[in-house]
Amino acid sequence: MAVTIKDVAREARVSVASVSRALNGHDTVTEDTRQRIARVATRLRYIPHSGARSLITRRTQTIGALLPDLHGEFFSELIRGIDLAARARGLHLLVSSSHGDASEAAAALRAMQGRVDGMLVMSPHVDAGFLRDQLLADLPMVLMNTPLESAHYSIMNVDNYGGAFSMVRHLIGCGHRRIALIAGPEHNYDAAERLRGYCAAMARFAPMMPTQVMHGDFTEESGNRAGRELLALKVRPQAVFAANDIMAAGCLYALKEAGVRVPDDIALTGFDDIPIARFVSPPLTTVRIRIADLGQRALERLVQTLEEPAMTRASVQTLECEIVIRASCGATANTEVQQNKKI
Amino acid sequence: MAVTIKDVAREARVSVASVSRALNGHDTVTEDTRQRIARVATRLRYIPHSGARSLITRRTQTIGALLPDLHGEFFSELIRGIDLAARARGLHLLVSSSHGDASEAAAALRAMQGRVDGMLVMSPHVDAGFLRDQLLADLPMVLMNTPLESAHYSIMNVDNYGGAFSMVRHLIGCGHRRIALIAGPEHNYDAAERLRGYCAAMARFAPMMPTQVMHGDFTEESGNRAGRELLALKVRPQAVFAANDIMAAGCLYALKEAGVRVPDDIALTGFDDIPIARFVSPPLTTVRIRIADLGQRALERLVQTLEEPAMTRASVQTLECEIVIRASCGATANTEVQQNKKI
DNA sequence: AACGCCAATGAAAACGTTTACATTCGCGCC
DNA sequence: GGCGCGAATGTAAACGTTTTCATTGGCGTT
Repeated sequence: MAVTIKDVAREARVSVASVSRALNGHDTVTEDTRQRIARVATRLRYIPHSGARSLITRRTQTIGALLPDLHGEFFSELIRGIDLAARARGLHLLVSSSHGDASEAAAALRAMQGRVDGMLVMSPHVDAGFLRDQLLADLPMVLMNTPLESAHYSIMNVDNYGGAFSMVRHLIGCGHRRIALIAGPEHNYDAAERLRGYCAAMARFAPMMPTQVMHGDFTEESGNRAGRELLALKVRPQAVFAANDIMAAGCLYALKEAGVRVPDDIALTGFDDIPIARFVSPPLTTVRIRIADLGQRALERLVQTLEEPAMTRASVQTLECEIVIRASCGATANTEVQQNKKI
Repeated sequence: MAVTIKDVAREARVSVASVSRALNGHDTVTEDTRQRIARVATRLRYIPHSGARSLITRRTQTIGALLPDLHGEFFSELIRGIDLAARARGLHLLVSSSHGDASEAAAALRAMQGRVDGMLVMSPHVDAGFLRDQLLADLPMVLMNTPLESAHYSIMNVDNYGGAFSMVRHLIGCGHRRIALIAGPEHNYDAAERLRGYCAAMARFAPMMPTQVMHGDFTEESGNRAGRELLALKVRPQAVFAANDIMAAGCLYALKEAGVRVPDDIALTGFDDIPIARFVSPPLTTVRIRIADLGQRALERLVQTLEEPAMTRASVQTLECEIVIRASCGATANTEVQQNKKI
C-alpha cells in the first residue's frame, strides 16, 4: 500500500541502493541520477519507514522525556525548551507525563526503551534502585532536578540553593530581619534545597536572628494556611519567603483578607516566576528559573552523550537563577532583574 | 549488543516463534513454556525492537501531536489530556510544537509520517492546501480548532461561538447594555467565532444597541491598548468582554491605572479561564474551556478511526464551554459555574 | 591496443520481529 | 494397531531499509 524504496527505485530505473544513497546524501552518486531520484521520490510522496531504518542503523532519531505531572507553566515551558533543542537537531520527542508512583514511572520508562536513543528523566520517583535497574539497560539518560549522584548519568539541576540564598540576602538588604520561610513538601529535593539556601543565608547575613519555617507543600492552599498561621503569631515576621510562587499567592490572599498590607506591613516573595507572579497585586518579587533553558540544556547534554559516548563523562550541571524584583518585597528597585551572583 | 528475541529463544530452549507467541499472549502455547519464556525474558531484560515489530505489523503504537506554540497553560493542559487518553490505550505520544509558518508545519508533519499511526493536528497554518496534500498520504488525522471542513478527517472544535454568546447574555442579564468586545487576531478562527457569538448575542438580546469592537491580537499588550482606547471614548461602555483572558488582564491594568473601578464603573470579562483569571483582582469572570477534555476527546476520536477505519465517518465534534462567574462582571453570583446551555 | 584504476551502480545480506505454513507428537477411534 | 486429528512447536518468509561487496564501464597510461 504505502510507497517504499523499491517503488522509487523501479520508477527511477535504478537499484534500491542508489535510491538510499541519493536520498541520504552520499557522495557516490551522480548529480544527474540524484536529481532524477529526488524527483521521483517527491512525486511518489515517498517517506522512508522509520522502523526499517532504525532496525539497521540502530538509531531512532527520537528522544524520550519522562516527566512528572508538573503544574502547567513549568511543564509546558520545559517541553518547549526540549522541543526547540530537539528539532534543531532533527530529533523527535516522545513524551510521557503524569506518573503517580515509582512503578508507574518504571513502566513508562520500560515502554519507551527501544523506541528512543536516549532519555530525559525528571521524576520525583526516580531513586537509587530505579537507577541501578536502568544501568544495566545502558540507555543514555540525563537526569533532571534530582538529588541523586551517578557516575553513569549526567545530571541537570536548578540552583535552588543559590536562588533561595540570594532572595534572603535581598530581603535582608531591604532592611528586613525577621524573615519566615514557607517551605515545600518534605521529601521534595527542590524544596529541601530552597530551605537549605534560606537557612544558609540567614546564618550568614543575620546570624543573630532565628530561622522560622512554616510547613507547606507547594500548593496554593498550604500557602494560604501558612499565611493565616503567621498572622496568629505574637511576633509577626517582617518578610515572608514562600518556597514557590503559588504558595506566595495563597499567602497573599490570607494577608489581604486580614487587612495586612503587602509590602508595607509584611513583605512577601516567591520562587519560580510563573506568569501569575506578575498578575497578583502587588506583583510578586520572586526567583526566576529559566525553565525552557533547563530543558534545552538537558537535551543538548544528552545529544552530546549520544554523539560521543566514549568522550563524555557523566557530569552535574546547575542552572543559575535570578532575582526578579517587583513590588511585593518593598524594595526601591531601580533594576528589575538582578543577576544572581555566584557565591 | 542488545538482547533480541533470539537470545531469549536460545536461553529458553524454544524457537523464536514460541517466544513471540508467548510474549504476545497468543493462546497456542502451553502455560508451562509461557512461564519459562517469561522468566527468561525478564531475566535477560528483553525489550522488543519496536522498529522491527512495526515493520511487520504496520503499526507503531504511537500517535503524533502537531501543536502550535501555544501559551503555557493551554498547551500543557492539552498535552496532559492527550497523554492521559493515550497511555490509557498503551499508545505513545510524539509531540512537535512551535512552528512559525505553514511550511514549517508541513515539514514537521512530514517528518512524523511513518513514525506514527495517526495524528492530532492543531495548527493555525493548516489550510485547505495543506489538507489536500495530506489527503493522498492517507494518514488518519483529527483536526482541532479549525474552520476547515473535511470529508476525510474528523474535526474537534471548541464552542467559541456558544461561549461568547453565553457570556454576552450573562452580561446583559447583569444589566449591562453598552458592551464592547476586545477582539482577537483577524485571521484566527477562534477569534472569529468569538466575535460572531458576541454579535449574535447582541443582536438577539440587545437589538437596539450597537456592537462595539476594539482591535486586539490575544496579547496582554493589545488588551492594555484597547483598554486605554476605551477610556478615551466619549461614551464609555458599561461592560468590556475581552476575547481571551490575557487581554482582559491587560485591559484591567489600563482601567486600574486610570482609577476606573472594576466592576463598579466598568464590568470586565474574559475567555479561556487560564489560572491567571483567578489571581487578578478582582477575579475575572470568564468562559471556561475544558482543555484537557478537548485533547482527550480528540485522541479518543482518533483511536476510533484507527481501530475501525471503515466504520468511522469523518465527523465534527464541538466541545461546550461554561461561564465561570467571579467578581469582575458585577454579578451577584450565587452559583459560581453556570452550565452553558445549548441554544 | 591492452591494461589498470576509479567512479558509479547493482546484488544481496543483515537488522529483529510476526505469522503462515510445516512438522511433530500424543491420543482416541475404528 | 493403524489412522486421523488437533495441539504444540518449529521453519522460514516477509517487512523496508542500509551497507558491504561485487560488477560494470569509461578513461588515462604505457
